[in-house]
Amino acid sequence: MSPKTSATSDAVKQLMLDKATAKINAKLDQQAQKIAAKSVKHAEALDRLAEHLETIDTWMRVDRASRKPRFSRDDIAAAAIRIADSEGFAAVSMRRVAAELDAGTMTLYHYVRTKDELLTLVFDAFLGEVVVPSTERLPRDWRAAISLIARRTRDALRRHPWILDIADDPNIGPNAMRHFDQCVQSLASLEARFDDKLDLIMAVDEYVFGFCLHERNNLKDEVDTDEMADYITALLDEGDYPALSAMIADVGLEKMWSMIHAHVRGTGRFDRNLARLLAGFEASLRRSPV
Amino acid sequence: MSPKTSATSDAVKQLMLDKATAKINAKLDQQAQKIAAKSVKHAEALDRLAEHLETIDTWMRVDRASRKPRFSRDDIAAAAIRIADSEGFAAVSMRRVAAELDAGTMTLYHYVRTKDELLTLVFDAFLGEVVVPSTERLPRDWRAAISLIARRTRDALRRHPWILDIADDPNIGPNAMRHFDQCVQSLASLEARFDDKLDLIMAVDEYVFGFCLHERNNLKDEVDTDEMADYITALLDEGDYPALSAMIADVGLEKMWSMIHAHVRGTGRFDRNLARLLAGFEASLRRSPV
DNA sequence: AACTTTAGCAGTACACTGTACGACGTGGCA
DNA sequence: TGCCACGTCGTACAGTGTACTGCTAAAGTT
Repeated sequence: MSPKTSATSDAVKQLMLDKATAKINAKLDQQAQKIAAKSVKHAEALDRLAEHLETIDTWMRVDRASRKPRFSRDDIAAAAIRIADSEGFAAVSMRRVAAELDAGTMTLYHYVRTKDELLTLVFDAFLGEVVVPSTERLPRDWRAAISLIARRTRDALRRHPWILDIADDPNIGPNAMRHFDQCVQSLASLEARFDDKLDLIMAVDEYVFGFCLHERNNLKDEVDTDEMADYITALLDEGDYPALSAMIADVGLEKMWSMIHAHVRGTGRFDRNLARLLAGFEASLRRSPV
Repeated sequence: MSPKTSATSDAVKQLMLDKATAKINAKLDQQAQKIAAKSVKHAEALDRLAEHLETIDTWMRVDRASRKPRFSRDDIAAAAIRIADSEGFAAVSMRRVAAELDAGTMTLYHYVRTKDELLTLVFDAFLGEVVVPSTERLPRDWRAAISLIARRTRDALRRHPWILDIADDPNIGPNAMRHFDQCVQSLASLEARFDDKLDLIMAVDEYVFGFCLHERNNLKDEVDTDEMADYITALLDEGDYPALSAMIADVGLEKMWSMIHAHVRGTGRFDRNLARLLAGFEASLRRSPV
């Protein structure tokens, strides 16, 4: 699944965790003093600080050497992915995941603080599928390279469309990092300021996610063309749709509808528009050199 | 909220509904015969057909004139939006919405078949905020016009970020239609095939949604820069991040981190990258004329 | 080899969700 | 005036995330 998540050496993890813990503790003490002096309102700030610890703790938590755990966090993420793929995202409940692993429900909570944290792990595992494996080499040409990554992202999202339901993932996991790193690598052959490269990387990622979101929502069920045509006619009869009404008067509803239908489902759209986006960047960057 | 939703004349609605119902019924009868002859498996197909009726029924359902309902579907959508804005999307439960309207929970189910249908209404109401009001005129220049619409979409998504949690909206509501119509209007001054205009419209929409999704996720909480820097250092120490490691060796972690940080939060990014996308289209369309 | 400790595991319970079912009462038409 | 359809809503049920609380078995200590 995620190539190196568990390979992160425990020593480094522990070091990091200790360091962070110490730092947070210091701040907590500071805050605690103020709170003792002043009062209630600061409690929230204290919580926020604690949350910061959680953020890094999600990735840095170390398996204190003792009784051997039955599972790894990756196992759990993998189980969740398996369930989501085969039974839909709604089926991913703590109970269901636990059952998949032949464990008690509450056992999961020894590996994961909340369901959200589990989903964060799932998201990083997902990004593990996006990352170009080390057996494959990134193309030299930046357009080819970034297109390859974009296509991999799209394909992974098509395999696991429910990923788009995990909306909250501000966490930077190891695979997110690796993905970002590969994007930067991709642009090695592009002469541009780092700022502009960031623009490019983020715009491409955003386009891909938007595309897949749209695709997922519109390919859901094959709505019957007849009903739809009738329905749209009815809507248009209300007036107030000048452009579409004009167009239908011109080419006819059927033709227009089938054009749109074919277009949404067409296969070339992704690459075509991605190429246009990249061309736009190229032109813009040529105009403002390094 | 949605400028014309409720203005749709009941007569037309009823007509449409009757027509569709008759058509579906005919098909249902056909299917029923086959099922009588053959057997079970077709039941699913029957259900699917029934669903098609639901799809258009969501918008076409007519208020059979009788006792006056206390609410309109728009009222309910508005209540849901109010709650989501002030208490977060998770707070939008049927019970909470009903309470907001001083009604019993189950009362809602006389206006709406399921919670999903309610969310479909909410989404269309949202699109009502995106639609350019008739008091405002669309710019003549297609780039200005489509940019205006894109910016309105982004602003609406910033006002209601939780909209991105409503992932399933294959339904074409009145305001979705109006939005699409305005997009087509926007491109009046662009000489291109309809196919290409569709490419442009969809790509822009997808970019905007991707942008807002990304923005929402990354602006969530102000992660403490110190911890983050430490954490990233730890990750990078694991090796395997060639591009980033090299960059840090070059400019230093702090500098890089602050660049990225500033960049993600920078205000110009949206317009800058949108302009690049549009430029890419313009160049591509100039090359392949009408 | 016996003992202590404690981390991994899990059962129960609680507050919450969406919604199926059925009862109630009232407004509008005959 | 009577009727009854339709808007309203209370109850109930299966499901959710997770806090709390024990139990068990394995690792470490003597």
